[in-house]
Amino acid sequence: MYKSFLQNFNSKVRLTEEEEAFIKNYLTPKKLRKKQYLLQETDICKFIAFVEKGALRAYSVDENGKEHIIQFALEGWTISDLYSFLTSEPATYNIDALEDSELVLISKAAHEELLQKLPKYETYFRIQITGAYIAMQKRLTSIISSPLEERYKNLTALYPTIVERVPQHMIASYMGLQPETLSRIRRKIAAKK
Amino acid sequence: MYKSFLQNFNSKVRLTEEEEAFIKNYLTPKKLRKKQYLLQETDICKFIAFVEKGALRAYSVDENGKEHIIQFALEGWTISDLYSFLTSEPATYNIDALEDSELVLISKAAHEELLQKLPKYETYFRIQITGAYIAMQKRLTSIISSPLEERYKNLTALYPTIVERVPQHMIASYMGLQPETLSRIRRKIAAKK
DNA sequence: AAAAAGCATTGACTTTGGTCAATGCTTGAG
DNA sequence: CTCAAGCATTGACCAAAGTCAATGCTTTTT
Repeated sequence: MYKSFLQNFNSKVRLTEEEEAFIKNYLTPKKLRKKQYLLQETDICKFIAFVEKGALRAYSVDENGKEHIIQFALEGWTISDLYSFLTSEPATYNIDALEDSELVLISKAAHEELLQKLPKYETYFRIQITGAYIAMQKRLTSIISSPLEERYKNLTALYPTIVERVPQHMIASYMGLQPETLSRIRRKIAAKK
Repeated sequence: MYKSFLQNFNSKVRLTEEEEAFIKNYLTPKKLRKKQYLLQETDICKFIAFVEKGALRAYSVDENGKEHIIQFALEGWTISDLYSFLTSEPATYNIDALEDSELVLISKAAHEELLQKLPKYETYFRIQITGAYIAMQKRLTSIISSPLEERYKNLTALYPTIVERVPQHMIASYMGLQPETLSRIRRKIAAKK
């Protein structure tokens, strides 16, 4: 239990056995069926979720009812509505499972206590969020500066697993496109080979 | 000296006088003239810069020589090429001054020593980067899910100072648009009032 | 096994943003 | 003070992405 989470933690900040045992007290396992919600808009986000197994997405819904995916999380990734989590304001994102999934949840209380009591947890969190920041900055840069074709190639190069496992119309949504447009871009790329 | 930086720090993590004095040893002041570079692509980014006064931008340049602004930093904000800073790989962004500016630099060595020696620094950094992450996520969400008009209104509502102080074609670049397009959007908004 | 739902693709057409060129205004350097 | 450069705006035209509708697969559900 928590194997993948602890492995991820140790790869960033080395823990002793006692520390591992200590942390386990603050973790909660959770299983989700495909299509099940982990978080719904207007709920208050009470956890950070680490994906042990499976796949999730975070998305917002606009006035026209259209979904816009802002993040995927596969094995080894973390997902949450951080703003809601930290401020206790209602969430602006929905999070649900794209496949049957196994998660490790860190509740808000657990998060705060761990920050207090285990400096290594703060270090782990800092490293995680810094990595997430850099990854998102790259995504943003690619959006404002690369042509669509590049962006799609980039995405498949960087996250081949996501492109394989996730339906194409969700990839389109993640890129801010209509499914038809992505389909046409793929055709164009295929034609060039 | 360092007044605004220390004030910002204290607002997030309260420091004693001794701690303040201690931190000052790790800081370097720097003045930049308008248009001067703080960092050029292919350099290795050796610092995090806190803006005491003035305005800067970070941008990338594409194959066609076009600039794409990925961040502005006014008073109280922090700017850097974090990826380059943390990995010592060549920077992918340029950073220069939009106005005469006064900065506080934290070198890589200083950053690492402060993380080691002063737990409050790690806390400060964690809070900063978390805030930056959330802000960027909002920007990203707005890009993939809102129509242009909304995005511009949002930007002026959220960062009126930036829109006032920065030339319009740079705002366009920040939004991933041509200057002409932004001009037309502004006209459209103005017409509705 | 049959029916239904979800998905990717394609075509025709519309809308939106980009490109190119010109104008007039403001700012800054010499 | 003058001239050049930078900037915002507009118009005419072009290219790219969105919309709507239809088709044929595949996957789920019953």
